[in-house]
Amino acid sequence: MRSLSSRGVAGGGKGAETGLKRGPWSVGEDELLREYIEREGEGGWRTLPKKAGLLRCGKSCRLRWMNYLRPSVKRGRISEDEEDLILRLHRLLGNRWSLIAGRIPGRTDNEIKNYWNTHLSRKLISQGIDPKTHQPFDPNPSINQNQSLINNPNPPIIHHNGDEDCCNDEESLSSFLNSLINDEML
DNA sequence: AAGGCCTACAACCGCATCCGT
DNA sequence: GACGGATGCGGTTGTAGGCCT
Repeated sequence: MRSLSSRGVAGGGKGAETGLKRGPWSVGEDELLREYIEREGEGGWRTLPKKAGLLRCGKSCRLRWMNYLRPSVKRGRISEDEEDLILRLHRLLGNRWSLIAGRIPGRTDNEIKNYWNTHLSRKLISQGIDPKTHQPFDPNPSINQNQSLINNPNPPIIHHNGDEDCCNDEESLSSFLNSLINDEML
């Protein structure tokens, strides 16, 4: 974002109906949230705003912390290495942004999702590659679909909570993804 | 210089999933 | 097992600022 407060929609929608503030966060709100979490720790998002003295919903507080205020969040441009990693992980995992983010230190799911939508998907399209399948565009969609299956006949199915058919525990999934990162799968 | 268009990204929303009772 | 609240995820929106004509 060009500035910290680009989304000038404060006041509208459900937030206004419930007396909660919406839209961009002020410096003061950031400080309140940061101080509270440093003191009390993460979690309890539902009750956090009230305890911290914020007129925000818990979801909004969590998002702000996760994507912006957390000390581990890396700011700045995504490097070529990171971009390459995102491409490889996306080819395998699809739009599992949180899983992809989990393999890229300092980057958030929201950041990666945004980067994908604004940079990488367009880049792939310009190269004649379908960003959904990572296969070259084909005038005949059914053939394209089949080709996708031929290239990866048994794609890992990862459920919402991160479980996977071929990796039924967290450790297996982790080593699986590590092998991907290390190019062993490709 | 002005106005329209485009890009980037923070933030919101709805739904899925988790977890305690 | 059913239920309800809390949390997490992914899709989408809205706007500031840059670019183009």
